[in-house]
Amino acid sequence: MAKETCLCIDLRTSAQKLTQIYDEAMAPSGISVTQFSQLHLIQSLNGPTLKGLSAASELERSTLGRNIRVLENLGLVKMKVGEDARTRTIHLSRKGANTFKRAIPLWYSVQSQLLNRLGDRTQLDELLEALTTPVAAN
Amino acid sequence: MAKETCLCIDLRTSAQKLTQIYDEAMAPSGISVTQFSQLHLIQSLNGPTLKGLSAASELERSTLGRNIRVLENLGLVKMKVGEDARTRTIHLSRKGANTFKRAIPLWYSVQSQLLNRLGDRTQLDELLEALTTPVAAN
DNA sequence: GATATATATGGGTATATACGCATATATATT
DNA sequence: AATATATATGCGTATATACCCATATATATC
Repeated sequence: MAKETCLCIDLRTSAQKLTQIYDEAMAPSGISVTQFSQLHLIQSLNGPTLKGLSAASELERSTLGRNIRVLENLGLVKMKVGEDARTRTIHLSRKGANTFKRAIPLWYSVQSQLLNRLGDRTQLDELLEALTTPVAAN
Repeated sequence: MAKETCLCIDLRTSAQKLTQIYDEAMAPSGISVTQFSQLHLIQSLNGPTLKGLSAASELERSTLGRNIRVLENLGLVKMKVGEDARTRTIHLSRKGANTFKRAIPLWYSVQSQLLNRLGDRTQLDELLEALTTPVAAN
């Protein structure tokens, strides 16, 4: 009996469960996996603009703006006016950098356990790639 | 070079993209894939309570309550007081049943295309299962 | 039968997400 | 230089999500 459930709903449910798993593992750091990822990107991109960060994270601009405001209120990031005065560049605060550093081993631990289970993540990557290429209109 | 990105973020991003793909495909029906799924469950479970529906959909009660209210405002579902007067049972309206019926072929079309790409969905199911089994605390 | 406890739901609050409009600032055109 | 156009962001609105507390109703206990 092949499953006939909705691929999309199944993937959404899996993503939610996986998020909970990461969030629980990372709870001692005080940040969620999505916040961890955002801090990581901000650090890697070295003071990106909202637009740059939203492109890198594949999140919509306004969504990201609100996410960043939460991080700002937590004192984890700071916004500066960019050279182009329309832009705001985003930077980790001291506290943000420390929090990120403390979170790394927690993230690494849960990620490693899951990678072990997968054996090879290439398969998963390929399947997700296949699923997320737009379909022809019909 | 193996990928070292966060499995969780990757899965979340894929789920968002896949949701967009389904939503676009189903747009002519006027409902989203998550609404489609909810209507389907309501019909299958034959007038479930909020609690029953939330368990079946693996969504939190209050979340589901608010989702249902949207469907109610769209005139797609109706709530009745259950035998147990604490409960509310959820039912498709005429309009909801019609909308659901019209959405089925749209859903089927996009789902089929994606299943074809996967060839066999068993692999994906197994990988998602592996990813969503809780990890040992550490 | 009265009281204690358990359960189902609703509402407050908060984050995450997206769309569309308004505004501020740059850049291009004349 | 003045005006038109393009771009980056902010805000209003809305849905999706979850947590916690309040309330209503059942069930259990005495």
